[in-house]
Amino acid sequence: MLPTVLQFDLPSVGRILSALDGRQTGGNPICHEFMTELQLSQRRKQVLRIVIQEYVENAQPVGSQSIAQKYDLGVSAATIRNDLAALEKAGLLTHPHTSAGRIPTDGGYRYFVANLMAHTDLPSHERHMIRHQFHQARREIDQWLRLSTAVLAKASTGAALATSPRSISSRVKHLELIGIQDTVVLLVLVLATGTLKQQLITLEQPIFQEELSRASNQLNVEMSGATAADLPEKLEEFTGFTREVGELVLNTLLQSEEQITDRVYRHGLAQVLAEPEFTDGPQVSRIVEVFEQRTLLQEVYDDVMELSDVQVMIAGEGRFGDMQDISLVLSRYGVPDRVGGLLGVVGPMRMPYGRTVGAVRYVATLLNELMHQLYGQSR
Amino acid sequence: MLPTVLQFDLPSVGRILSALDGRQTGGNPICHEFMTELQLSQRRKQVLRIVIQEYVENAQPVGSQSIAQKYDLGVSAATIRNDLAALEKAGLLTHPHTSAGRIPTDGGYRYFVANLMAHTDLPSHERHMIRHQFHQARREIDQWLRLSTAVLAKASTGAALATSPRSISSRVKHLELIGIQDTVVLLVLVLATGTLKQQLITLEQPIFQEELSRASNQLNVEMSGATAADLPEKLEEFTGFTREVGELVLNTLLQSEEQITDRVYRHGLAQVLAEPEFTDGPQVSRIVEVFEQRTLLQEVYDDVMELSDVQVMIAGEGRFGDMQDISLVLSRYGVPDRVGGLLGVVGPMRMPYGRTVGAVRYVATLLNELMHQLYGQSR
DNA sequence: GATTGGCACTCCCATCACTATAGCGCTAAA
DNA sequence: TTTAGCGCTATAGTGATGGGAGTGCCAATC
Repeated sequence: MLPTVLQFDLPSVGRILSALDGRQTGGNPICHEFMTELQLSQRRKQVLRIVIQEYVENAQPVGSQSIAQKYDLGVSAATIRNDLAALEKAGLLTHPHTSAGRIPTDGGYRYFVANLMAHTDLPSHERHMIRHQFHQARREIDQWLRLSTAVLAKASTGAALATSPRSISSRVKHLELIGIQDTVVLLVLVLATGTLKQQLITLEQPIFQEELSRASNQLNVEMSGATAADLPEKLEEFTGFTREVGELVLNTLLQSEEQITDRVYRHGLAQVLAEPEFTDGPQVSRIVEVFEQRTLLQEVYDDVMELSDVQVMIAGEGRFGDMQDISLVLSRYGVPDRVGGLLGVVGPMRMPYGRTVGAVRYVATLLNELMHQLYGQSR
Repeated sequence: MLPTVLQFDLPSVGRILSALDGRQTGGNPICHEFMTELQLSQRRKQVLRIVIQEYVENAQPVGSQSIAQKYDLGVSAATIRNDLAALEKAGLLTHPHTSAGRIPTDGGYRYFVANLMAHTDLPSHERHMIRHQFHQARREIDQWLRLSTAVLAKASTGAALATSPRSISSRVKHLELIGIQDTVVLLVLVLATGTLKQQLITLEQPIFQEELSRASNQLNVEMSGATAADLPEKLEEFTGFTREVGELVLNTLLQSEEQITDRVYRHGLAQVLAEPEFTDGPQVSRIVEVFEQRTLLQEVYDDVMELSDVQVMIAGEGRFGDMQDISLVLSRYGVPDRVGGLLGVVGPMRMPYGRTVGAVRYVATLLNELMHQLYGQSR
């Protein structure tokens, strides 16, 4: 397996590290290189790993003595002190004040995720339980995504979110015009992927249902199977009301390809707010805003969708003020070139990355399977 | 105008006070009686009003001196001290410790909302702006509700939520069966109200589109206009696949009448968490849970839907531990006997009730209008 | 050259004592 | 019923103090 090295310079979030393509290699441990070829002795890596592990667990700076006591590294506390100093010099650790223990920097976490992180799959009984839940949910994407966020929130310490799937190059499958009121018509558009779009149309004058049916039949014959690219040409044939509807369909198609128009599923904000880093006000509003806003998702969407791996995004120092101390673990899901969405976890930088990555990857894989059954090959 | 007196004893929330039907009386001040006929002198009412007003504004206990200084009541601080003591005896105020100023109790807020609250409409330019935004949004309920929560959050200090409308006694308008994969069929159900329901069906064997069309035509002829009550009888006629689909339709109808199956729109959690009462951890998780959970909405749903007024629900003492210090201002919206949903604000007990009630009422009225245009009379 | 023990130094944090402040409750007089 | 005055009380803020955890550095050791 080739190690993948990825580095983005988004304006919004510090850097993106690929956290490996798990699906191809089965259950192998994650193995990556850090962006800068940082040479660390085996023991120093070990020390870094321990610091992160301890800090993630206890949220408290960890000192040389406690490491020496708790872990048998075969060296004394003084040696570890030297190592810590070296790791600090390398930019992987800091300490909040002179006489405090060390805590990881964002760079430290990145190095950890890229090179040190143990590959943690969810325990098999949990996996089975989750799978079972998914198969029990009726075959509705809405249900699946709700379940996904619930499962992710439970399996991680963060808050989970997911976007409803977006079609890539949508094809019209079927459309229907239904009169609701005298001058109000509902346009129902079914895409080849099974996605439904609806749009209300207000008319100047009443139209009878027969006329609506005629228009929709006509449009169905012409437009079935068409993509947004095909439509403008086909629209030439129509006039009047039929033409208007056709243009509406085109707009809807274009829009559904451009934006995350639909829902964002969210779950588990409460639990992430219980983490000790979110005890003071400003920090809280920061993460809540990240969680509530659609803009962030919009911004990282394309980058995440490009890669089939789980992506770990750790907020850098200056970059994006609001993102301080917040990390994202995201993945795409769906069927390549047909439908896709994004799901993952928002949490504090001090996050059990191994577990979280494992959980996100598993849920994404599961969704991939399920959606493949629906959208695997078109009919 | 008759004053309305309402009192519930929900297991979940303390009490519900109707905050008057504003639509019938135009811009009149709210005027109510408290549940227990508490006789208070005019000045004491005034003092209570001042305490609440000041406390809502500054989140700090207010003492006799500051009242005497800031407001010219024509009496000295000592007199006000006596009044405060009397109001405390009546259970409307407390003080956190011996030598602190007074803060309202939940009972105090209730009395205030029922008897003292000035009726605050939104300023007319805001109303116009909001109305404009609603008319600009394309005629989609999804958009409207999103906008509603955004507007409510902005106009209040709380977090806004809204449920998507639920049909009351749904009628089938139209149904469509669309093959997605060989063995996967999408059932699209349009209700008379224009609500869309979708459901995926997995088959044992492939079915051709012609057969699907035949089945859906057959079902459309029979079931168009039918309610959940009518269906069982009509289903008798069908067999096999057609029958199965029919039963699915029935289930969907029943379900849509029973539960808040659809979305809950939320907006503005960040701003309510910025309020000073939510600085400590447990408080934060309490309100976030109330906000995220569907159960609370489920519980109060029927009570709110019964009345066309805006409802103010102030958490009582023991009742529901989780609700401590949290208030709800809710209203139904929709077209009576056809479609309806719930919208409102979740916030701290220390809330500008006047403004919030005004905002909720205005948005509800606006939604009523808009939805009336769609669902006013059936076709 | 890496490792170790020792030691001085630094900074945090909990504690305590002290003061100022804002407000209350009570009482007696107007 | 209202008012003024007085003593009481709890909190918030301030400064001083000591313990503790951890570092950094140095000289000695393997």
